[in-house]
Amino acid sequence: MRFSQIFGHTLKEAPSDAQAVSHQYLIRGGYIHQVAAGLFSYLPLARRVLNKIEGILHEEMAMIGGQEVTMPVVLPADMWQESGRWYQIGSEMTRLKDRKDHDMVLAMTHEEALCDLARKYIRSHKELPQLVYHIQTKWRDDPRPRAGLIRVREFKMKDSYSLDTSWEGLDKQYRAHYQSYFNIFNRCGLDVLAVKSDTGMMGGKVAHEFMYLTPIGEDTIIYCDSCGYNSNRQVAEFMKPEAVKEEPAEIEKVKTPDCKTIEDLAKFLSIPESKTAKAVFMVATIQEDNNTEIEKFILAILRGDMDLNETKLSNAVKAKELRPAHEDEIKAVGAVPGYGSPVGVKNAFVVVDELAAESTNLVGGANEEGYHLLNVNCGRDFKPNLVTDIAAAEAGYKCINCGSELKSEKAVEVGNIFKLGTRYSEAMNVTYQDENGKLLPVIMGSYGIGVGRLLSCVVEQHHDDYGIIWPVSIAPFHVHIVLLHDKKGTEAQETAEALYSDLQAAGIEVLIDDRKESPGVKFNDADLVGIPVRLTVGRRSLDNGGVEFKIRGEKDSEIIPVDQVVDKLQGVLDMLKNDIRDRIKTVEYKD
RNA sequence: CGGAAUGUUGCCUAGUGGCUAAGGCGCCUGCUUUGGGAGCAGGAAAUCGGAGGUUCGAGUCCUCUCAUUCCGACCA
Repeated sequence: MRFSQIFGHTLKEAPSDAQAVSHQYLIRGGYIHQVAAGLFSYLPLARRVLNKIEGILHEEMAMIGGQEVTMPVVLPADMWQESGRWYQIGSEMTRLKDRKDHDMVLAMTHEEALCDLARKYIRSHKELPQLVYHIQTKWRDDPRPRAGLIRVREFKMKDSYSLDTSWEGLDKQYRAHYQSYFNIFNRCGLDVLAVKSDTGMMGGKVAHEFMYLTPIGEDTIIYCDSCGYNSNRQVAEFMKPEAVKEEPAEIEKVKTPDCKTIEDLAKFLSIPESKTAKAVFMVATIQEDNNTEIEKFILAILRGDMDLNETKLSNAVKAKELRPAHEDEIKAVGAVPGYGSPVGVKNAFVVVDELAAESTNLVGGANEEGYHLLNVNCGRDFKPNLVTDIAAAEAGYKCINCGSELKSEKAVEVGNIFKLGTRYSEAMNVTYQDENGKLLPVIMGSYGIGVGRLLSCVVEQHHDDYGIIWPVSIAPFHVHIVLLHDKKGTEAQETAEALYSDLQAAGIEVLIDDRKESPGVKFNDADLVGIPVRLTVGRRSLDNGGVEFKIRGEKDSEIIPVDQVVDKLQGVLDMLKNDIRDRIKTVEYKD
């Protein structure tokens, strides 16, 4: 490819909207163009990178027995109604009508489409197990796209779906993906961590997320250095401190003016926050069996020094949605914001964190402006509807496994794997006949990787102050020839052009900067675009005996005689490819 | 959906209510130059996001609206 002919061009300055490094470099390098919030066009350079990534995805999927299919982006609504997600998912899913006034949806993911396919083609246990996948466009009308390609509305996803007759079979395919995903990310040069995660809108039982650690990430992971425990904060467990158990004392109302927060209250009464009870008012939307929805007022109680984990609470009460309660809703159950507790409250579903339930003589709200109650005891002074773990893990808490101090880190989710089980197959009647002729639901798994997000995370991990440094495995080109025109002769140009043909003939992907630009412009663009090897051909290099050979990201360069360039390049590219290959390791599966 | 910020040419920015909206980068033409974002000369490119309003006069003030970004809610 000739630089002079590439569709798109580099920019000296990034648009002021671009904040994330990957966003800036991808725009400045002429890789992507933003069309609207969360919508991007991919220009030829980016397309080449995507092709490389997709190539790796195809190879790794083939390795675990995946068969490629393609399912539509626009899907009839009825299959989403069958699975129930038509009703569960809100405005994130775009619904439309076709010319015949049929409800249609833009696919956010393809469980339903796959189930519909499977129930028409899978008949017998002899046809299982199966693994199918595609790399297909998803549309999710995300309320908050951000950071370039990190969080977008339209994106390509590699999604695979496993179909099995047994849970053991599912486990096998799940573990195969677990390893395969590490291989994929490693081959792309991205360091990831697999963490346990919530199953979210996918439903199902077990899930892992593959996380790239970066401060620009939106997820928080909690991990333990000493035993290796790690988890998305949404589901992270931790060892709770021993509850303080005293003889329950008489309940007593005390005046506590202007103590609307736990912090103020603890200060005012000169007690530790752990001696208080925190009340959090939420409203859960709960779907009943007959597809009707009800709103349930939830009163969550935690020990004062802990925070509520909304995902845990949401799962505990099986909520479809969970939101903070409005002030009038709080008052309607007889509680007072800032001075709330379950004591004397009616028509609230009280969920108490284990630790708060075990603790004695806590200070809780009196449900009266300016008053709290001393010596509140769960069970005696109020009856919990549910006692479970609803506390959010924090760095500094103790590891559930080994008791060491937990740490936390921000991360971007680049992939996920779900054990769906029969969540969809039962709803959509995806069955097979077993050896006895009995109809049984297929046991499913689903596995996703966001391709563009992966690309941008690689840029986040591999760049310097001048631009991108592509891992050779996904670089748009292997070699970038920088031709420096020489007024006094044509040798540089002839040499560069000859190299360009020779390298192409040798099967090396080469970009030649044949533009009539000054050396500075070309060097800066080469750094920005980030191709692994740069060959500079100019008067000076020729006088020194050849062409300048430089690996992107390394300081030093060397002069290589022209007739040795192809050999040298092949050696270096092999070396770079081996570095990538060396990253691939068998990982230990962690449940 | 809440909070905040910003919209001036392809990109970055300047622009006290007052003359024909200014500069840099980039782009086009010509000359010159070629090892780290060169120089000279000429040129094209803006209905100042949009709609109303205040005013003798609005890029500038007011109202509404749209868009984008950031923080939250949300999110596989």
